[in-house]
Amino acid sequence: MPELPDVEGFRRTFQRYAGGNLVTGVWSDRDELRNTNPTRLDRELRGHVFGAPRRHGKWLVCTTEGPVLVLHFGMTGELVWTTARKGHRHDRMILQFRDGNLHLRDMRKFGGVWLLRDERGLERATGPLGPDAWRVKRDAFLARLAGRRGGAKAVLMDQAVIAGLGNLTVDATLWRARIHPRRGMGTLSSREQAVLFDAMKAVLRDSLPLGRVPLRGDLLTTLRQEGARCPRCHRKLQHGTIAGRTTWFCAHCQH
DNA sequence: GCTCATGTTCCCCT
DNA sequence: CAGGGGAACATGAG
Repeated sequence: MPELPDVEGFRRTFQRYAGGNLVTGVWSDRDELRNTNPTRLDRELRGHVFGAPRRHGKWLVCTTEGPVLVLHFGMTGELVWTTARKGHRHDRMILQFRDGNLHLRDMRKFGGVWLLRDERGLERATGPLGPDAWRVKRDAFLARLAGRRGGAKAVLMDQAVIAGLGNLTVDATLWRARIHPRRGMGTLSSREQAVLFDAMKAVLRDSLPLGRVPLRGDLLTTLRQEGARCPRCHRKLQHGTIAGRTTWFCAHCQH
């Protein structure tokens, strides 16, 4: 589930329930913790108050007046607020507050939790990240693409180029921009690059209010199935592995 | 039993 | 060094 729009939804959830809230305890299993352990996590966060979390790409940076909690949601992660004291089978971490609990659930455990002393070590957790796909301005976006020789899909999926796009948002973006996923990024005209930027922003703009990726009538979820047709030309959509991921596209519309 | 899944990292090859 | 391909990670769903 988690691409930029999903993580933006998690940011809102975190802000709403944990922002300004005092941590009374932390439960966690060992699996999701990348640079700490359950005992330390509880000891370091208990008694601290979360501020407003920040999202960069698919990463959520949760500051307190002290330590910083960094979350990544992998393929199946999500944040769920409950007031019941009951855990879930896939809970990997539970932040406990006086008025409820914020659960990090992640069935496949590809996500991760880091605890930092401050924000200076952030890049050690996230690795190199390009500018956030939603906030990046046109000029900066074009500058990031300059000199890239890879395929359009591979370049857009690279978090070090632009942070936040995933398999579904990239397919939707390329479909809107009418650019073939295997097209060399270096072969795009400046007009095509501008169209690509607009398409990316449009996909994100449409997905962000939902706080999740699935978007009807686009190449996100509903159309990713055998026999699906292009909403523009009504020919059958093609699919295959491109840049290592299952990719859906319209061979007629996208060049 | 089989295949596939919205992410990232690592290794090997060109 | 840049880029592509594949495997691995863990746990389901169909």
